[in-house]
Amino acid sequence: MGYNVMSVTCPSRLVLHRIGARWTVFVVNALEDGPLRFTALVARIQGVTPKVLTETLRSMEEDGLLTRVDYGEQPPHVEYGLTDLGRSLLVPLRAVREWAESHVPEILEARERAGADPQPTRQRA
Amino acid sequence: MGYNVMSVTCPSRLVLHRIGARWTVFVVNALEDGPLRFTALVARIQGVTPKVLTETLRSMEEDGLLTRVDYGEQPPHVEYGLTDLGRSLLVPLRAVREWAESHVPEILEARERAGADPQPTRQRA
DNA sequence: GCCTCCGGTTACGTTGAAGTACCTGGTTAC
DNA sequence: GTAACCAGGTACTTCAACGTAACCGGAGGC
Repeated sequence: MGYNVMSVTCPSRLVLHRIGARWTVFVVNALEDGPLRFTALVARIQGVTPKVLTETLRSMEEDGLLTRVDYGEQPPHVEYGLTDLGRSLLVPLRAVREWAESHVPEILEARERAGADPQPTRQRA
Repeated sequence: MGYNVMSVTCPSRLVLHRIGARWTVFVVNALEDGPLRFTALVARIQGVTPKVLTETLRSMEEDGLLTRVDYGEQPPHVEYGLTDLGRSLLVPLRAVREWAESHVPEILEARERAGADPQPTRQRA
């Protein structure tokens, strides 16, 4: 009890804002099968730039969603893996990902229908 | 099969982008118990401005997530309600909301720990 | 006469997240 | 000697999303 995202002042807003950040969903889903190195993440999450990925990873580390393990080797070897907290977040975020992947046709159809109407036919009761 | 959010060109990216938009989570969750009027939405989702809410609602309508029913009365009477598609999205998005609300303490603690370290103690293996 | 109600719209300003392009350091392999 | 590897860092720019403030129209009530 006590936390409610509908309230402006509720700290859950901060949390929601972070997990709603552009690349969080991707990182969490990319790490579902275990830790990955930086380059592996860049390769897996197509379209993410090193800069943005670094920022995302730092934020998530700060929030305790993942751990950064530096093996101190040369060339560098660093692995990112989900914490227990991060793994618990994987559950809802995987569902979101799956929803997105499985409802593409419906959305695209709806968009086309809407776009086809110059004067959108909205419902009148 | 075929849709994969990790691919840059995959249309599921568009979908994910839309449902990841700032206020979509709020709107979907606000409408879980049935249709609401515009002002009711503004009141329920604290902090959202009319302008942004309108934009969000229009986008969601375009994507077939909700319906806008205008009763053509004076003063205006308009109701927004989830479609079947929107209701199916409610499932993962409610989970996200609940995750946010139930993990506030962990996140805040983690953030404090991270912020407390001027020189962040990252793991070294 | 004017205020309230509802569901917005419009013009404008701000900002923060994201993208682009280029750079670094130490080690091994050619 | 130089090229690749890995994990980034820096400087700069851009842009869409978000916020602010004011305004609208028509019906009904005081």
